[in-house]
Amino acid sequence: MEVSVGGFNEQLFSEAQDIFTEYMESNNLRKTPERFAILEEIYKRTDHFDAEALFIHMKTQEYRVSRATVYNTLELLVACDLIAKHQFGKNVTQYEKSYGSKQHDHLICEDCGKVVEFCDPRIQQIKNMMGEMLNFEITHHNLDLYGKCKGACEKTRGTSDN
Amino acid sequence: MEVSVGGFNEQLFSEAQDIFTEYMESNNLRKTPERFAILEEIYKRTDHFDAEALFIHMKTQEYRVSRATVYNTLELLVACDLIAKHQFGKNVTQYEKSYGSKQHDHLICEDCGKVVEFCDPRIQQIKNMMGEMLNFEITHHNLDLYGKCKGACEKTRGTSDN
DNA sequence: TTGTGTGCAAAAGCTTTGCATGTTG
DNA sequence: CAACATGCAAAGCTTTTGCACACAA
Repeated sequence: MEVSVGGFNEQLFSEAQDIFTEYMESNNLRKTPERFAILEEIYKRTDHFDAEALFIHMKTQEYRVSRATVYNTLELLVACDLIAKHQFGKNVTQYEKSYGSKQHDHLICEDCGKVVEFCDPRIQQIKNMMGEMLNFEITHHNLDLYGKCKGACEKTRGTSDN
Repeated sequence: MEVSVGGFNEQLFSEAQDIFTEYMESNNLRKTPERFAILEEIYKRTDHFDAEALFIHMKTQEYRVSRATVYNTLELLVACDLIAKHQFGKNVTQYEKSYGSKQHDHLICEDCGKVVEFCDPRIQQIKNMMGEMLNFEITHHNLDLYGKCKGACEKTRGTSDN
């Protein structure tokens, strides 16, 4: 239920691996095969996912990992900015890979769950201005627009979500 | 750990009550004392709160209610726009009363948990433009800026909220 | 009186934790 | 070989659900 583009980008994954490796080295973390397996699995995915879905998917992979390791590794990947963390109104944390994708925000259809990404430079302006005005050092942000997608959405309905 | 203003606004509460009443009537919902008690409790509060905190607080009130009723009523109040729902990065749903406050967004300090509110008209422009471009009917949004508050923050620490 | 709403407690879903075992550096 | 990471299962939290009872309309 996502607007996606393309599959596994080997180059991107390789660069992400380097970043992850460097991060682990400079933080004295162990470069375990589990951690790399999780990174790879994430880079095979296209869109948003949650920890449980990733765990389930990992079970079918060459290198199985436990739930605890999935959660642990997701945290590391967030810390080194290889993935971004979201909460689209529900109590499930969603992730998406962020390296190699330009900064973007989300438009979520409340009827069918579709997530569309968009960019707008005005966000950056707002961040700069508000950071200065309110004396904050702003590190990141989330802008989520909620609504109903006209057109395609009705077709997707009928399978009664919500 | 919030930037707040003032306490119980009788007038505002009374108007909110009317809106809630009208909502319940037009949806054939029962106007129970529990529902009004929850609305009142919310309008006594100044800032953001979660369901559990509200429930705990209600226990000391004249009209006790159960957790289930709290959750049920919060949903109704969101539906009629008397309160707004947020998730500031954690897996707890936070609410705040929204009637009588002008539309605003949030700046969250990752160190001390402080939440500052701000307004920026550019958000509205983005909503309008993106809705049109992507063929969505946008109903609401959340813009959360995360960062560290310079100055006041260090002083505020030590009492460890979060 | 009728059926919606409530209370209570149990269940469910996501995430974290504890501990024994494995493995990296 | 010592410390950190993993796996597993149990525990923790927030939220939802089921069922009997209460009460608004």
